[in-house]
Amino acid sequence: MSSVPDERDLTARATIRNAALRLFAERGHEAVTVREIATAAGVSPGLVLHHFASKDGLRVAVDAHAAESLDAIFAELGGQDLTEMLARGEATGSVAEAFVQVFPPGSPLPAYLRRLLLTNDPAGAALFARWYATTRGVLDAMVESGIAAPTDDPAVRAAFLLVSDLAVILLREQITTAIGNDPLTPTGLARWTRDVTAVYTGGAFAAPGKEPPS
Amino acid sequence: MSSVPDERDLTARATIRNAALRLFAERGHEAVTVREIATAAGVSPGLVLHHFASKDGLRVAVDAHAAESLDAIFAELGGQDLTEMLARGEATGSVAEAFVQVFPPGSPLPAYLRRLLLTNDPAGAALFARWYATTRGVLDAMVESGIAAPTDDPAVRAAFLLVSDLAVILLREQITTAIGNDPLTPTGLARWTRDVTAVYTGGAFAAPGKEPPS
DNA sequence: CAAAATACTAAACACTTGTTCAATGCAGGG
DNA sequence: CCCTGCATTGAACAAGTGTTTAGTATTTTG
Repeated sequence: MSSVPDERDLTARATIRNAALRLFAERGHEAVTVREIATAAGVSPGLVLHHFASKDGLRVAVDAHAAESLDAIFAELGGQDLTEMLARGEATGSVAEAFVQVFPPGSPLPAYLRRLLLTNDPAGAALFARWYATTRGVLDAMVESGIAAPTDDPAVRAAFLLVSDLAVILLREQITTAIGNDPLTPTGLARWTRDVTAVYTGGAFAAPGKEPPS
Repeated sequence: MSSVPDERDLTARATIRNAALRLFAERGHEAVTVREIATAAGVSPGLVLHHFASKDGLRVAVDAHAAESLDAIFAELGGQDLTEMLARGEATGSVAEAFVQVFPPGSPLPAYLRRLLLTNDPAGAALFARWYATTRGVLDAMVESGIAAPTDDPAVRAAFLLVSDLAVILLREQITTAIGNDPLTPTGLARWTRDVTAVYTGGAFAAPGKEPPS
């Protein structure tokens, strides 16, 4: 069914899908026309429909392809060597960090992830559900290993940590103009992680009637 | 014949603007047609253009109106009685909390804020810039009052706290299905704030070689 | 009250949209 | 070789888009 015989680059089908991914990420599904996608891919509009049956079929294919690529990121965080990494204190567990390591600077995937999560279509919901499950698993393991503090509401804690992490990708442009560094570059991410880690390990505010952490 | 049940009787211009706000928030600017807006507002398509000159003019008007309403939320957090509130420990400073207090449950403004921030149009950028400035001001004051811990990168800390707060609104639906409570309801927010406050005051992870906070 | 201005509508217009279709080029296999 | 099956195109189509226009109510105003 997945008709392409080779998985290598640059069949017309893949070219169209990549062009659509980039354009969808930049401007949203509705704002991009089939003719624009065809021009960007260097083919005729008819060929787009020939390969994907409809514009919505193309969207579904792009969604699936993007979700696959994005899941590759997260698989690393919830991988089987997790326990070992936890023991050595190497488990950083940040989606943004994985993003910077895996994807080239100009990748359209951060922006597409934004669209996937914004438009509440099933692909984005499924993606989030998988990532949330992974986050909960990692946190449970961390608590058991003594690296993370226990909480009586692990669902909220996992959601909070995941969501705060995703916010870096969702609000990437705004963060960039606010702090002067793109948090999805090695430099920007290092600066970001530094202060965020401080909050996550020691807090940022004083509990009522107490001193704030140094 | 106003099809929208409303608290106050409105001029047609306001009715159209509100209908557009709701539809834009739900489905995005590009996916909504002038005819749909007109039908939702109970007027003819021509009248929409008569009042707002073009669909994009309507979008600008809706953006301005939404930004004004949304700023009202944030003004409360950065108000002039901030110092006084800080002294009494009443400054909670969460955008989500302000949202729940100010807007009715079915308000389209959270969803519209999402669109404002994620489609990087100038209105959303300006909104974020204003909110970021307020956040930095509040944090500076908190540090000076001894409520917040000092940091050598206040720009990142302010951005992180603001962005993590906004994430609750941006990923509201996903959070709701993940934890089983809508964080923009009083019940859900209370549950959310409880654990998040724990992280912000004591951290969640162990510093290298140390014990995690209890 | 008459006149001017505005609120509003119905119909049409020009254009773009996604999609279809017949025709062409081109591979490989019998 | 012809033939069958794809990939690919250019032109066309029906539907839907934002917008315009001409005309009618309705309100405001001098």
